[in-house]
Amino acid sequence: MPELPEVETVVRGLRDKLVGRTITSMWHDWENTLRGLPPTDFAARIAGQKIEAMTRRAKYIVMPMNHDILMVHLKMTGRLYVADAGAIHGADRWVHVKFGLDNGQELRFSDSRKFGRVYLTQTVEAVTGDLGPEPLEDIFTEAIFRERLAGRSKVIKGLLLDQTFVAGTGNIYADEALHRAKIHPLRKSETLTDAEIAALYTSLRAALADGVNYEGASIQWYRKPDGSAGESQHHFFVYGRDGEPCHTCGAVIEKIRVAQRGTHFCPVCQS
DNA sequence: CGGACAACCTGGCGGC
DNA sequence: TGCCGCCAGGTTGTCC
Repeated sequence: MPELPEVETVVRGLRDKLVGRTITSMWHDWENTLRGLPPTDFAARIAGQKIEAMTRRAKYIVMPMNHDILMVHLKMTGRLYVADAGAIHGADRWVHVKFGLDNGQELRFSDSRKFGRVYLTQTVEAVTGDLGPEPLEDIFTEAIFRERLAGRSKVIKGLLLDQTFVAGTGNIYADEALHRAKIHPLRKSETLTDAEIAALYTSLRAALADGVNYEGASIQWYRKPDGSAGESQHHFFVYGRDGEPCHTCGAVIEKIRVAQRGTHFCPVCQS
């Protein structure tokens, strides 16, 4: 599910509900979801800690507390939301971790596929490892993008998915960015012209920024923290539109396999 | 450095 | 309706 726009939407939706709250208890039923400490120690250590901020780094949700940092990666099907203790939520069937809060509410982590992770850590970097720049931040300029591209020789879609190259882009927005830039997903990065690099820089940021403004894409599992759907999927140019006409030229959108991922593109616009 | 692939897991969908 | 194979938005580790 979630790429940068979806994770950002979750963070924005939960910030007011969580910042200032103190975690009072923890429950879990799937050990592998928890990282950083053995479950018993995790629960003992987090109890009493106050959430001081709610931010995002790449696709990680980051919650600095007064002693440690609580981090969450939603992977494919993770969902994070706050509910009144005892209240029923549509995603409860797959809840694997719950945190009790000091106002009687609960922070719940639901994840049908169990790929998601909840971390207790001292530093963000200990969890994320090396990550590339945040594509929507001002510091990520076209010059930086060009610089990071230099010397790389890789299928461009694969490079966009590489979190150490640029952080936060996933399969959906990689396809959307390449379409906007009119670049074929199988192009080798070293063959891109100066103009194409400029177009890709602008297109990547625009695709992600639009995704944030539309509050994420609800294709399968992703929902906003309040349970409602995002709108981004209604504005895709190519993702999931194989067999349908290109909005730009009318040609039929194709789907192929690139970097082991389903990849959608217009064979005419992106030749 | 780059590419391919398995692994981690379960649910939903199309086809028969 | 039931069963089967296939697909899925992510990341990590291994092998060539």
